[in-house]
Amino acid sequence: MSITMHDVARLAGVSIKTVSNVINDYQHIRPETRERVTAAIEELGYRPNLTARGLRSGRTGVISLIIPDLRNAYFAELADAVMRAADAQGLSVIIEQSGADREREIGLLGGERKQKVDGILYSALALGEDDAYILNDVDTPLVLLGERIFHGPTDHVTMHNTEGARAATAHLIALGRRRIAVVGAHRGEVIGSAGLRLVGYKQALDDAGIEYDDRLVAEVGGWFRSGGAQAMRLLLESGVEFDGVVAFNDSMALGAMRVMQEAGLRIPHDVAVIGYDDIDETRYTLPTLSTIDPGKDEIAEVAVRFLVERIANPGTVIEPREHLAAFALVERESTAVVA
Amino acid sequence: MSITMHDVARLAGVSIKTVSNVINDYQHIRPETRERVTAAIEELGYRPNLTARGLRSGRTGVISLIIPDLRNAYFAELADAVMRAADAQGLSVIIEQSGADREREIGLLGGERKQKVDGILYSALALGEDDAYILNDVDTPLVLLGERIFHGPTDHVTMHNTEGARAATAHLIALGRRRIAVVGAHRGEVIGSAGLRLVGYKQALDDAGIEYDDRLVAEVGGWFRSGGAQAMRLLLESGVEFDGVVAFNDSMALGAMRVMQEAGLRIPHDVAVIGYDDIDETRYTLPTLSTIDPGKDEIAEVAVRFLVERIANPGTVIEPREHLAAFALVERESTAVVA
DNA sequence: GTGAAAGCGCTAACAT
DNA sequence: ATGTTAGCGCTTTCAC
Repeated sequence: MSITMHDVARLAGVSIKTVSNVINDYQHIRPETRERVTAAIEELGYRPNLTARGLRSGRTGVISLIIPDLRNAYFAELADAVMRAADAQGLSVIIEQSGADREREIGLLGGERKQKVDGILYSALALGEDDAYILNDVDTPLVLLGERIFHGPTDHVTMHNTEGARAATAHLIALGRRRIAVVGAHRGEVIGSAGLRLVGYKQALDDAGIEYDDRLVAEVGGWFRSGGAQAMRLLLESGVEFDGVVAFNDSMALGAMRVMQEAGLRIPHDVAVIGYDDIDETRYTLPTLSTIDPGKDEIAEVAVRFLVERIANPGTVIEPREHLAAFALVERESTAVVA
Repeated sequence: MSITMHDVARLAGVSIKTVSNVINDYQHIRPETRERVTAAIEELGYRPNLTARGLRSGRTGVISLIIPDLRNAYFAELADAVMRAADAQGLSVIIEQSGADREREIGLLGGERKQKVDGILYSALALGEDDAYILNDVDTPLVLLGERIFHGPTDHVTMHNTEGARAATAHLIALGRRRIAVVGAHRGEVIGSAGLRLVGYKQALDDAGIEYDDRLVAEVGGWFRSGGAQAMRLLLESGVEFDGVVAFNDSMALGAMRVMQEAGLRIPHDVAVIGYDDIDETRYTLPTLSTIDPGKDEIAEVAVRFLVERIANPGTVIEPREHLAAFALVERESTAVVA
């Protein structure tokens, strides 16, 4: 069938051990022997069988990235960043979609499929702090992404949610806006992205001495454009006045923007709008959308690095690490200064 | 270390062959024996080692999907569809990004990494018909997606590019539009998506007895929003009049739409616009975008099925198959009938 | 510096 | 109906 180390060994007139040594860059080989083996490898077009190597080493060279949904631009861009970071380490990435379904999120952690990978980058959305104990039973190296689980049993890499939302809100305030609406709150949530971002919003109001007005805070289930649109319709119907909008992600910002434009509101003249995530699309909408760049590349790079460390040190217990990526305010047309 | 078939066999008081039989649903086992084994598996929490199985069977249970870029919404949605289709067959998917770079597209077909997978779904963008010979040297089962290579040495699954563009153009004509611009042509290209779609555009004009006007056809390098915007700026500067736009994908349509809106043109009143791909975003823009749904789910489902068949029949030579998915015209606000 | 041989966990002949 | 055994292709002691 395919060419094995034995074939190479036979052709080079050495034992398979020597072939193995050459392949694995073992130091003490006579240059002449090495060359003979290299030549034989070349001639036969030999390629080591990764599965066999995996069986010996217990490694596959593959990690998995579990995310809710690739159709969501944020996760597509995160996946892109993760794949680049993994590629730099010689790792392939299997992507698994959970659909933000709790059962499936848990199932993906337990199934047979996790045997195919050396480690897991896990971005849960439906799972809660109460489910954190499930992670203890996972023997595969694991790094957590996102906001659902803090202080879990393993590393956690995410963004500065609160500080980012605070900066976004402060940016609108600096433009002179005082009645700032929120699109995308999750009432009662304390720990998720929405909860953390709401805290940042409140902090910024506090900093400026502006009173919090509950009527300005629109709740949305999910993170989709349609939700942002729906929330904005309710805000407009309620008759509450506002001159700024902080949306808790870009998609919802765009949905809200569309509804405002249909209602004849001008952006940024009547209402200044800022989103969160800095997805590619925000550079091309009308108007272009100001937003918070959460540091996706840094998140991906650090998460992969943490995971690689855990994979490389099986027995070792590594104290859970927490890394928050640097964020940046991106100013575009939707919060431009108006005459 | 981890639990093996031997542990199960010992506990159940049988040989490992019997354990193997139970796991692989071999028919002739005494129910009582089967139960004893199942109980032992349960008690020990045994899970078969997929790598070892892979070493024996030569299969990994993983396929790879090679695409240009996940940040492109069309490919993200295609990847999503492929992963669902693969999931239904019990396969995992490794995604590899080529960045539409010819060297990398070729490299991904040859590298060690392809050993990790049973088969490849290959969507090239930079590769051309002349490179088709490279595919002959690929021993891994392969199914081609996209427009770069027709009549290659293996199955090819794609969309009705020409017919779709023809339907899109005909739709605008049915609305009474006569001066229909094109955004996204690739001059001189015959075989890629852009070339095929331009043919469809011309056919529709022909069908309606409208003369082709080269000044209405705007070229774009790439498929991005920025390209559509740039092309529209040139069209507007050129002073050529038009009342309809067929963009060769949705992203470019949105970029073009933005420029027209900035220029004060109303859509669809002044200009009716239709795109191609039916990406999610088109449901939420202002106005919502009419487009051609190319049948992504069908493409993914058929491609995975073809690949699975090739994987399941190694020695067998399967005659290359060609499958074109059904498309559909999706009418939204950008081509609504105006009073 | 290089070779011989054991074994990673599983499946598939072959035997009983 | 179940057990024995020989590998899949590689790495890794342990000799020499």
